[in-house]
Amino acid sequence: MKFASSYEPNQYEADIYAAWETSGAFEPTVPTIPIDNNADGKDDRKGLCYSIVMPPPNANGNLHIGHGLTIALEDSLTRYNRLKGKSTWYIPGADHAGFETWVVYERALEAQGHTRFEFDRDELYARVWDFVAMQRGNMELQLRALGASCSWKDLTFTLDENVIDRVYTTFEKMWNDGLIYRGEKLVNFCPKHQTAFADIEVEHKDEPGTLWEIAYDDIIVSTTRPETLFGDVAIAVNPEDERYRDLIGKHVHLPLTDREIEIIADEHADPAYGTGAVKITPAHDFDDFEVGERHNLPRIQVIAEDGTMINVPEKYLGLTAKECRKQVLKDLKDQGFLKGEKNITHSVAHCYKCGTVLEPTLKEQWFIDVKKLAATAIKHLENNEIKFHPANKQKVLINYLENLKDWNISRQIPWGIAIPMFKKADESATDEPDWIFDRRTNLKTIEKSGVKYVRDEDTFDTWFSSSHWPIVCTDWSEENPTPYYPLNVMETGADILFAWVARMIMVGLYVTDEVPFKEVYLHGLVLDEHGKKMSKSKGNVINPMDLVAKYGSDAFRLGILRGRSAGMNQAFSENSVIAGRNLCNKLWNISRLIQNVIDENTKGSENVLSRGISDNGSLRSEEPRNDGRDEASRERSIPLPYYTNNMGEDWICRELDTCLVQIENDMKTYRFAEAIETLYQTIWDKYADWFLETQKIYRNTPLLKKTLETILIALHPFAPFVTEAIWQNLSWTEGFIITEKWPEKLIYDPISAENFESLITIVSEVRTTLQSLPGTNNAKKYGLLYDNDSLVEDNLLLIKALTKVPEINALNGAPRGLRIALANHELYLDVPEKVVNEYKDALTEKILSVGRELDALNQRMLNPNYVQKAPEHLVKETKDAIKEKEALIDRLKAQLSLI
RNA sequence: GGGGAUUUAGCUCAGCUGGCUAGAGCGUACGAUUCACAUUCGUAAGGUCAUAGGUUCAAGCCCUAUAAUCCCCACCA
Repeated sequence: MKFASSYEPNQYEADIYAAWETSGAFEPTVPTIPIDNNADGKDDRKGLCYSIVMPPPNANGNLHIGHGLTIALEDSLTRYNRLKGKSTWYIPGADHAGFETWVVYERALEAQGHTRFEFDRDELYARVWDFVAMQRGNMELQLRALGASCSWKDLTFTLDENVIDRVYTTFEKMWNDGLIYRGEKLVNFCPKHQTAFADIEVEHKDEPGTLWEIAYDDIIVSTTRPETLFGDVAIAVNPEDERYRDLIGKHVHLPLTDREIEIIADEHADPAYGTGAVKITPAHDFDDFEVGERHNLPRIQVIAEDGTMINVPEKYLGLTAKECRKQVLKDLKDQGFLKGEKNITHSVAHCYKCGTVLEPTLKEQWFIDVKKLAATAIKHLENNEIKFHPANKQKVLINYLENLKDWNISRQIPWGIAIPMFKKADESATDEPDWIFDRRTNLKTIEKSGVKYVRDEDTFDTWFSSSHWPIVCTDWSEENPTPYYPLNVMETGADILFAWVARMIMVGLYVTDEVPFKEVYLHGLVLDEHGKKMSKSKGNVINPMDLVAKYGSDAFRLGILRGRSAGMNQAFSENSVIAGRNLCNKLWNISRLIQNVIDENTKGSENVLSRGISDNGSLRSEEPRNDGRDEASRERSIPLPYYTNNMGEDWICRELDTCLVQIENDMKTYRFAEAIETLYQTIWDKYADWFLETQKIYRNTPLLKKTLETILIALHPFAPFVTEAIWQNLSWTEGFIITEKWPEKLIYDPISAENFESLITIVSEVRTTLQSLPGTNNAKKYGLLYDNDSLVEDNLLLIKALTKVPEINALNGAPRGLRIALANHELYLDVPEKVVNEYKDALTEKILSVGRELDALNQRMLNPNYVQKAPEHLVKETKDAIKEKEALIDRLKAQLSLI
C-alpha cells in the first residue's frame, strides 16, 4: 500500500525536485544555440519554442512573498506550455543588486569599524564579490522549494562575463551613435551613500517645512532653503506679474554678501505662491537649474558632496548645510532681512534605501539621450507589438515614455559594472579626445596613441545592465539570433514597469531591432490579509518559505494564485493556502481510492467488478475507445483505451472536456485564478462528489485510469509536486508527469451525459427535502416511491446510494407521502401522514417562491419588445421555463390539497 | 496639475462579448458519518452589485455625474 491516508508534502517534494532536475526535464528540447536557417532566413523552430526569463532575485538574499507569486506565475506558464508540447526554456537569474547589496555590505564594513574610503575601487569590488559568494545559494534553494522548473545550467548572473560584454557593446554603440553624453547636471545625490540616483529611484514624501521670506533690497523672495542663498545668481518674477514688472532688469543686493544679482522674468515664478518672487540657485535646485539654462546664468555650488559649505563667506565655510541654515537665519534676522516665516507642507526627495534627504548636486555624469530610444519604443508599442496584461498598462507606459527625461547611468558605488570610459590625463595632448571608450576596465590607466587615460571610477546603474536581460539570458547575438528571442512573455511586478520593462523595450529594440517579448504580464503587490502593505515595521510580513514548510509547495502556489488578477494589489492570507492544501489532499485521496479499485480488480476474478453491477441492463459499449493519440509517438503511450458504460461516465467525460477548454482559454489570457477555480470545482465537486460516488457502484477501471490521468495533468502546472507524487505512486503510470502530454479531449455520449444532470437534480432535490423535514437522520428513515419514471427505475442503486434512503419502490397505486418538487418526475418520499402535515408550511413557501419566479418570466413574455428583439433561443428558453414552472406549481398545489 | 485603478456575501475575490434564479474559497448555522479523505460528506442562511441619472426588450457589465479608497508621474521657491 503506497498511499498513506493523507498527503505529506515534506516526504516527497525534495526527492521529486531532484529527480526532475537530474532527468533533464527542465531543459529545452529544441537546441538553444542557433542552427542553419532556411534560405529565407526564418527560423522554423520559433513556433516550437517557449521562453520566459526569471526576474533575477538578489543573489545573496532570501525570497519574499513577491518572489513566491512570481515563481508561481512563471512556473505555471512554463509547465503548462511544456505539457502542451513546447520546448520550454525558463531561464533563472541572480542579481548582483548593485545598490542594495552595496548598502548591506557597507553596513557590515562599518560594523567592523572600517569605511569604504580605506580601500580603492578594485579592492572594494573584490571584497563584495567574496561577500556575495559567501551568502549566495540560499535563494536558489528556495526557488527549488517553490518548484521552479527552470534550466539551472543556464542561470545568468548579472555580473557574468557575457552580460558585461553585451552591456559594453551596447554602450559603445550608443557612444558612437551620440546617444551617450557626459554632462554637468543636477543629480539626486545621497550624502550618506555618496552616490547619485536616477529620477525613478527617488522617493518623494510630503513633509512639513518652513517658507521664509527674505528681503533682497526692494524685493522679498520666498525660500525653504535660506542656506543656499550664497549660490543665488538671480531673482525670478513672472513676466505677467504687475507687482514686479518695473523691477525686471534691476540689480539687487544679495544679503550677507557684497554680491549683486539681477531680477529676471521667467514663467517659473508663480505669482500665487509665496511672495511671487523666487531666488534662483542653479547649482542646488532642479527648477532653478533649468531657469539658469534658459537665461544663461552661472552655477555656484555652495554645498559640497560631503554636505559642507563651500564658496561662501569665511564665517560659514565648512559648516554642514544644516548648521549653516541656522546661522544664516540668525544673521538675516539680526540684520533685518528676514521678513516672514510660514509653515508649509512640501514634498521632499529621499534616498529610497536610507531615507536621507537627497541633495540636488551639480555633478558630471554619464547620461543617455533617451529621445530616440523612447520614440522608437512608443512606435512599436502603438503598433501593438506587445500585449499587456492588464491591458491598460500599455497606455500608461506610452504616457511615461512620452515624458521621459535623459537617463543618468552613473553610480558612485564600487559594486557594479565599471563604466568603460577613460579620461585623458595629459592636458597637453590637445588633439586627442577628452574621453575614450575602452573595454579594459580591469586597468586603472591605459595608453592610447601615446596619451595616458585614467579609468572613470563610476559604475553603471543596474537598470542599464538589466535592461539587456532578455538578450543576455537567451544568448542572442547579431550573428546568431536564437529562436527563443523575443521571449514569449515577460512576467514581473507592476511596480517596475517604468524602471525595468520600459528600459528592456528601449534597449531591446536598440540592440536587436525587435521588441524583447511578445507579451507582458504584470503582477501587483501581495498585501496582508487586511489589504495593508507588508513591512517589517508593521510586523505583518509573511515568509513564503514558512508556508511551504507548513503546508507544502503546491498549497502555497495554489493559495497565492487564488483570487489574484493581473496588475492588482491584493490581499493574501493563510486561509487560501489551507484551501490549496485541502485540494492536494483531496486529490491524493481520490488517487488512493482509484488505486484501491485497480488493485482489487487485478487481484479479483476477471472483470466482475470493473463491469459493475448493471441494473439498467444497458451496457452500450464493449469496445475500448481510443483517444486519438498517435500510438507511435511515445513508448508508454499506447493511449489508455477506455469506454463509457453509463451516464455518470459520459457526464464526467463531458465535464472534463469543458474543464480542459476553460483552462486552455484561461492560460491564453493569463487568468490563473480562474483556471485554478475551474480545476478545484471540477476535481472536487464533480469528479469526487458525483463521479467517484457513482463508481463505487459501477466500476470502470479503464475510465478511472484515464480520467485520473486527465485531472492530474491538468492540475500539474499549478500543483506540480502532489501530481508527480501521485503519478509515481500509481501502479500503471510510467515516466514523469512533468513531461507528459496535455490530455486530448474525451469521447462521450452527450445525451447520456445530459441525462445525468437530471439525475443530479433529482438527488439534490431529495436531499433538500429530507433536510427540511423535522427530526434528524431523515435519510435513513424514509424510502422513496416513484411512478412511471424510467430514469429513476434504471438507476435505483445509484439514487439509493447518493440519497442514502433505505429503499426505493414503485408507487403502485395512488400517490402517497411527500411529493418531491420536480416538474418532470413522479417521486415521493414515503413519509407518514403526520410528517406530511408538518411539511405544509414549507410546501406553501415553496409554491410561493416558484410563483414569484414564474411571474418574473411571464412579465418578460408580456413585453412585446422582448419577444420581438431578443434572440430566438432566449425567448424559447423563457417559454420552456414557464411551462416547467407551471407544471411544478400544479403538482405542488395538488400535493398541498391532499394534505 | 497629469495619468491609472478599485468599490459585488461577515472576510478575500470571480463574474469574459449586456441574456436563465449574481458565483467561489474561507467563515457561520444545522445535520451526517465504520473502511479514499474530519484536511470528510450533505443542507442552509447570508447581496440595495458604492450613490444618482441615462441608454437598452434586457445593465453588476455600456454612458454621464457624484462619493469613498488606493497607486503612479510631475510640481510645490
